[in-house]
Amino acid sequence: MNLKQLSDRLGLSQTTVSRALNGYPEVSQATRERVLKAAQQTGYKPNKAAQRLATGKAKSIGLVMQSAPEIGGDPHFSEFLSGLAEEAVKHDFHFVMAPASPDDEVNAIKRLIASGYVDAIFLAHVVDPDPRVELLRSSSIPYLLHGRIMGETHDYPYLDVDNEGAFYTAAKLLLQLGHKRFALLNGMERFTFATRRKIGLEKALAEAGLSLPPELAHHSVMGDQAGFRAMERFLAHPERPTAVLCASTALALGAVRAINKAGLKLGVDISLIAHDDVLSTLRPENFSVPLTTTRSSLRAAGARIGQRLIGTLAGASDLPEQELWEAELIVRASTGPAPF
Amino acid sequence: MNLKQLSDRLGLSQTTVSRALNGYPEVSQATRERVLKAAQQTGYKPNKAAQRLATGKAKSIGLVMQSAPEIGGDPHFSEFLSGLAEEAVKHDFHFVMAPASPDDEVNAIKRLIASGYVDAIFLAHVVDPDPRVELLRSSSIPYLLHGRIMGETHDYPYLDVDNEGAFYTAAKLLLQLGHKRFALLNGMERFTFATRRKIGLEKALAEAGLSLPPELAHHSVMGDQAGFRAMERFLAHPERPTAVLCASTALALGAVRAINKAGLKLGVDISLIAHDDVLSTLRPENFSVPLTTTRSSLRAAGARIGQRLIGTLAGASDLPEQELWEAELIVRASTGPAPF
DNA sequence: AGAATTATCCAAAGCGCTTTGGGGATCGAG
DNA sequence: CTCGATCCCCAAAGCGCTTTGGATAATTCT
Repeated sequence: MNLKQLSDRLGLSQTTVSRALNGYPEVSQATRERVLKAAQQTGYKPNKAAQRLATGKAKSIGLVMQSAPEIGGDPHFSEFLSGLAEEAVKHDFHFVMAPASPDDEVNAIKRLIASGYVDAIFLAHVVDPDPRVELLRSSSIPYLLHGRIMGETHDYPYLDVDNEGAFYTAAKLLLQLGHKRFALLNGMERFTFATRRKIGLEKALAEAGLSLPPELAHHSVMGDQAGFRAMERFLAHPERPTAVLCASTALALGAVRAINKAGLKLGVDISLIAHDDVLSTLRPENFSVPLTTTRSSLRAAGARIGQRLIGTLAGASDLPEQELWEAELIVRASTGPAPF
Repeated sequence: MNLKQLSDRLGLSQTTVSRALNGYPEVSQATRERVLKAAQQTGYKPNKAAQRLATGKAKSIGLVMQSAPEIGGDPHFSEFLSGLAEEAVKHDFHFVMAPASPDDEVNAIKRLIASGYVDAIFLAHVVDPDPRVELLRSSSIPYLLHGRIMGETHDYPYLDVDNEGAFYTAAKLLLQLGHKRFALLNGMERFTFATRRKIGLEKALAEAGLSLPPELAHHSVMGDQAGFRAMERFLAHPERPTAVLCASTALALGAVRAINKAGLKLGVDISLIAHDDVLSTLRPENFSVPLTTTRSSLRAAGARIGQRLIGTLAGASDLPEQELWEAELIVRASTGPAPF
């Protein structure tokens, strides 16, 4: 069933039917109701491709999804997506996800923009320098980053968590508790969120006249297996760290297991603070020793990004261009005074 | 840059340029190269909405994603998606995800079909009865289910894991080890995969003259928190179970924590077999006591579904309509002889 | 009552692409 | 030299929708 068939059946022109459906005023109340009813009965749904072609709008936001055999599913990603979806469903938006191999992302974005399928683009996993940001900046499609490239000034719209501040604060707490030997269990080094967290830690350490030995800084995907292995290595270090900062509760999961396995007591022999993205399936308060965390909901970030993107497309002008969210430090049992 | 501009610039007609670009034979080698080069230089990418409108093909597969404030991110979902993406990227396909509140899914699918944005539809989280399946069956768009509705005969294309068989086999193993008191930590009851797993367990129990007390069967979302709480309740049961089947490693995570907290030894005091979807961030072999599992890769299922869907659209006829994958029973340390 | 609005509706153009149905050269064959 | 093939290429229609620019009939104003 298309517009033509529907209008034929009603004995009206396509113009009128289209207007009735889209709430334009140039149509009488009576016909409008008749049209609406017929659309309902016949189950008419407009063809979005045609709509998009005619209006230039698609009610959809695009994102490219990295795909490679070695890249598995990421719970952080789906958590974020659920937030984005929450907002999208309210406004009848949808997403188009273009999978791309990591070395072809720029092209994937280009295709996405040119495709005419999307009104706006969302970008995550920011690196530095990031050619994707350059591309977006020079094209005319609305976009929004989750994260920032490095540096102080930013001439692009973003929503980011103050990762540096979060880890700075966390490290400060640990320093106050008397810790001197730190380790870092971080996400992939190329991502700026990881870099910033490292900087936050190093800054706090430097202020205390300390530093982070390279062999006690680990970078990897944020899964429990990586956390386990890295922590085992940390524990075998001649100067075993007593305080560790951890970029994700997923990493912490493995790390805690390694700590237990070594017969150490979390919060006593060794303190740990993890960043908590509030993954719905992995809550830090449920660990056998509840985890002290820096918290910032990924889902909320997704929802907010959806809100801003959709708002911008609708012409809202009261939306901030750039937002930096502070993470919340929540002290639980995994942190305690430094041993001896 | 659109086709018209490109062809003007080349002094050719849109027809010729289009044909050159799409590899039709009615164009000389020389012009073809000239066109290709110009397209390259100008960065011309065809407008997909227009292409879709003209051809009826979109190189995209659609899926609806349940969205509600109380639904968080699901690592199973993103694991599956990564498999789907792996296949999609090979063929330059993309997805469109339509978020929908749980009570509006049928409509969301209708819109998706009518939208003209997608060539095929993928459906997961099958329930019984499932109105979405009815809808798909009666519409003419290609589709594929991950899972099945209940019953023996199925007149729709699907890929499913033999959930009943998996839990039957798992229960058999436990029975052989002498266990008599079972518990079940399952996914949401409305999903058929959960129902089937329960049936598998009950069948094995019945064959041994045993049964599953209702209070020892727990249904919920598959996260660690739910696993922890349910297991705590199980352990408080007057007839504490010695064997538990668990629908996910995420649930097992919480369950194991409850077991440890109670001072029980996994694989000695209590045995546990979990279904392993091979979540990349949560491997059963890395648990402090490695988990015995029934394994079936969600990612592989995603890839296979992508393969079949894309293959079908390309006209391949050598693809099976229905596939049932056996899960692999992998014995590790979380299972042992029944105590006393 | 005649003019000026106002309320409804329609025909047709256009979004960017593919595809049908030719049409003019070029070339070897008769 | 002419005729049918063979190559290349083009004009125009059509995909399903929105939107511009009227047209017609019904109201209101003076």
